[in-house]
Amino acid sequence: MKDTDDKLTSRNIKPTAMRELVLDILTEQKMAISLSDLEQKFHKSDKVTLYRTLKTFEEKKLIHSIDDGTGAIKYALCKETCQCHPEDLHVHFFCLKCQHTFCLSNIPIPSINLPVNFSVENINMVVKGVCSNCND
Amino acid sequence: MKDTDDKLTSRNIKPTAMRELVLDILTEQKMAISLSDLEQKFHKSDKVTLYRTLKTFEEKKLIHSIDDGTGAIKYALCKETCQCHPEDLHVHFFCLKCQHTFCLSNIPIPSINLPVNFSVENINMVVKGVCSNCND
DNA sequence: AAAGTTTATGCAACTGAGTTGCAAACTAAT
DNA sequence: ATTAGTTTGCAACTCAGTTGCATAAACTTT
Ligand SMILES: [Mn+2]
Ligand SMILES: [Mn+2]
Ligand SMILES: [Zn+2]
Ligand SMILES: [Zn+2]
Repeated sequence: MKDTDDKLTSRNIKPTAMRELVLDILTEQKMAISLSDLEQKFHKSDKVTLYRTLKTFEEKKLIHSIDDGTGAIKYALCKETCQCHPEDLHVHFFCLKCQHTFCLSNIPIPSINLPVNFSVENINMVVKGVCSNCND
Repeated sequence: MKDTDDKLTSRNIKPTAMRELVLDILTEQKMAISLSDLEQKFHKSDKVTLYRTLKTFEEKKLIHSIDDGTGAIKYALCKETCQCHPEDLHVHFFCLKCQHTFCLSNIPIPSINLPVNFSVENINMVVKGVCSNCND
């Protein structure tokens, strides 16, 4: 668990057993998962502990959250270098067939021209459609 | 209420008293409002009736819904000509100061290049920042 | 090592948005 | 007026997210 520990400590998160476990699960995922998805990956677990673990991870920018419109926030690992700044933002994709949410990590969010006197802090862009896996 | 009635019937919605009232409230709004916002504009009202009214309006494309990430879906009137097709989609703005959600009706959602074999049905783009009103 | 302090975990209980079922009220057509 | 279809109101429920509090575990200081 040396690697996992390092990832945690480098983000100023104390590496507890619980947190290592959660980080390992998140690392395995090819798609973003919700709190209840995460909960179901344990035989016995406490939702609140997992909830707070995710909150801590997000706060320390180890993961980022995605509101894909399904009603449950999804979470995915950030890149090593990610500081969750506007330049780290990318498009997310929700597949209407398999219901999975993906990070399109290499598709940056296009910049837009806002009306005068509007300032931007953050942008959420979720594309819904059918993923390559589900398109035959 | 002739005008209100016409708007309803032109979208194939039977003009009941309740629906006229809701449409009038929605028409007055400069920003998108949630179900509970709407509920609070009545002295006495039934949340479920308002809920179903909004659902009907949305289904008939009289209004569209916006998931701004606050946890409550917001609703705003569609343009007369709107068919809620991709070409009708526009950017939405959530002000972190006044907590209001606006339609940026004349800012279309920029098109993006998805990975191969991904197809698009819908795009949700919400910009968060400070609106002109709150920027002095 | 023991005592004290901080931090993490587990359990219970709650909030708030959204939703369903069903019966009463209403509307439109015969 | 009778009927059939639609809308409304009330109760009750689901489910994600959240808070409070007590215990457990991890560090700090002596
Ligand atoms: Mn992502
Ligand atoms: Mn809009
Ligand atoms: Zn898919
Ligand atoms: Zn504002």
